[in-house]
Amino acid sequence: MPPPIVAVVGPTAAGKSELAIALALRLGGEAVNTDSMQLYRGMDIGTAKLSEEEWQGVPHHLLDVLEVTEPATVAEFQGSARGVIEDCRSRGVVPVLVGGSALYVRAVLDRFEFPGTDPVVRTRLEGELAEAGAEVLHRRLAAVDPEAAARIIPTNGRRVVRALEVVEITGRPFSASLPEHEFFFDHTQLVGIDIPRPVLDERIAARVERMWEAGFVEEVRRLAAAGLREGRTAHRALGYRQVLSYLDGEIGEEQAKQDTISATRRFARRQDSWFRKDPRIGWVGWDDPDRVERALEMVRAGAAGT
RNA sequence: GGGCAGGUAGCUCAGUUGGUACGAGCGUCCGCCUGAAAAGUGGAAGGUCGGCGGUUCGACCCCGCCCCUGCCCA
Repeated sequence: MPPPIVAVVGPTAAGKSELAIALALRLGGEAVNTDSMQLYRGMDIGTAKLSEEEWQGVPHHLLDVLEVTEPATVAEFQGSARGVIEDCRSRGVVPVLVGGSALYVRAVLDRFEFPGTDPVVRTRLEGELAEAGAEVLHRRLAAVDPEAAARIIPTNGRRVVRALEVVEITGRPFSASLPEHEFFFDHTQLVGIDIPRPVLDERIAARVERMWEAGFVEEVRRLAAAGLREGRTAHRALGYRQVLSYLDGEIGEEQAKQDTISATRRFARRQDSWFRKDPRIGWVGWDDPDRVERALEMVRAGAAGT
């Protein structure tokens, strides 16, 4: 039987990284990042990336693999993460995925298939979106793929564009809904950190304060010089976007900090509602003194069961 | 003690020269989500319109008194 796969999920600032390290130490595992922004080299303070000392000897994968000027994409991530997982298992090591990018986690662990993409088609459609507006494109989608159109709200330009792109390059309809909750690999266990929102809100505010004290603004300034603004994805990261706007003189520094806190809270709620829907997740209390043991139990039971 | 401004959704504020609050943004809650996902997007619930009394067929909008907040004068 291959080693189990463990994935620690939950909203940001709930304590995922620490729990993952503890689990990896107990299981003889290695950490696999599933956070879309920790993929970026240099984005350390704002993404609350663990330092190597904090790894406690646990090897980490998929950190610092992109430059801020490069786009991150789920489909590519799916491929590299699955590669890392298979490599770990072939060495008898337990991969412990850790990160709050829900779509990334699902893309890796579930039967998720991405149709292709075509930069030329995409660029053209985005241009049309900017000019004609989402409703016009949605009407066009309704003509070529009524089912997808019915599932996509006409005002969501982003989704309409992707649907049109897929139909155009594959000649097949776009499945505009998420797949079933079915694991791609055997012996997978999802561990979620359960934390009340008021507690989470406080932790987020405290963490953002700490980021500022740790020199977050300087980090963003440095990355800006390295081309952060040019990238497609990295500059939209929580905090980075707000600090860039401060550096550009659009808002004050205190405002940037407050905006970062509220944006992070909103994000945490979205993450939470996303994970809550997944019935396979086993939850452990954020402050449960036995959370590591409980998680280990789930892993053992899960590994034996499936 | 006197004057001025203001007290409308959890917060910041619109609003009707009297006819059932048309509110907005933020927040909260719920939902969607397949190559930007720390992104994008839909919806819902919240208001005795500071209190009491009066005028009126009818007041959040008019009158009186009171309470609270801010500024000014003494």
